Amino acid sequence: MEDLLSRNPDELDPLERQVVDFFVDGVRVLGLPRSIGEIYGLLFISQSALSLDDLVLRLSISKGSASQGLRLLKSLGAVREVESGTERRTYYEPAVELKRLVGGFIREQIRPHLESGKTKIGRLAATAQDIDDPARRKFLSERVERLESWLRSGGRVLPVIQKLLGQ
Amino acid sequence: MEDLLSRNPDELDPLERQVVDFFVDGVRVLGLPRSIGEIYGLLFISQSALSLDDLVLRLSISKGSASQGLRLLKSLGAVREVESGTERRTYYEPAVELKRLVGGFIREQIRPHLESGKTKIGRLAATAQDIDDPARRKFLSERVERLESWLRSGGRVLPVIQKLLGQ
DNA sequence: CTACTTGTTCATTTTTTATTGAACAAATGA
DNA sequence: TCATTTGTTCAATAAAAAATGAACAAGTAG
Repeated sequence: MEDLLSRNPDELDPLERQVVDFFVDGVRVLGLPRSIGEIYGLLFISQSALSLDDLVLRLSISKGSASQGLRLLKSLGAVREVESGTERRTYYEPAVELKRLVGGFIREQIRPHLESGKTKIGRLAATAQDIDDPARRKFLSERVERLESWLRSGGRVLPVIQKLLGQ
Repeated sequence: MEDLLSRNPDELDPLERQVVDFFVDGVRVLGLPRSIGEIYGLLFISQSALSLDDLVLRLSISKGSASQGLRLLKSLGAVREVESGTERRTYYEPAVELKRLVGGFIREQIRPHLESGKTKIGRLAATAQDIDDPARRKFLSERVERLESWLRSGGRVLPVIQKLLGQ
């Protein structure tokens, strides 16, 4: 009742809500916070670029969340700043090409882990060398070799994924 | 000092610790809880199959965590129960073929999201049909079409990944 | 039947992660 | 110059996720 009479005009309409929720669920699968999904979702369904203040107002999130969320989305290449000539305030619009989104995610969230994984396995191999018992040492180097092969496979698959998504 | 004198014999040795930590980091990337990485990691580096009680003891985790962790790992096909003839207690060993691990992860953690995504986009398309303003409606159906194309791409890429990792 | 072993479930607690909002910096322009 | 706008940072707080452990079920053996 209160809602019906004094509706907040900034509130998302039902369709916007549906899209935002869709992306909130989507980014959770990727291990990203809900605010990221809210921001990207609203940009995705908006016909004009939005400012940080627009996002704060429409999504009822804090300036801090909006600022940090936009930073991450920019780093992923999932939003871009839009030139608005005279205006001081910056506006954002979504990147909607799957290739770009996946590419950014792989570059920022996957590759760094593959790299640090390589390093750690190197250290592991060294530790395994120092084991006295020969049977144990043999088993361990087989396991280490297995890990290395996993990483090699990962490194081979990523470019193929990117290629396949390039339309 | 306390540690040096009264060392807990169940405690992981430095190499085991290193491997377990490696997998803890690894599963975090996949959005799984650390206990999953601990359990799989210890199985991965152990030469003989381990029981639930072994895991509780060596990793200092609760029975509850071990039970739930093993259930998830079994559902992913990442551990299998080992027949021990006479023994009542069941023992577990890790699956180490990347194909199997990735296949299980895709089947259990990715596919269900793609499916529910399809459903949600269907509802979205319906909602978008009801929009009055024709220009807005056109924009929305372009966006919905974009989402559908993303899901189609996802559906096409997964089998290729599985194929490439099949050795 | 009773005591013990093995494992599961799930309400509670703990830990981790995300969000908030106040303080701040930098730019604008009155 | 000083007030205002725009956006960032980060310590404190809130929310979400994971781990615990007690209660329980089902089996086993004495």
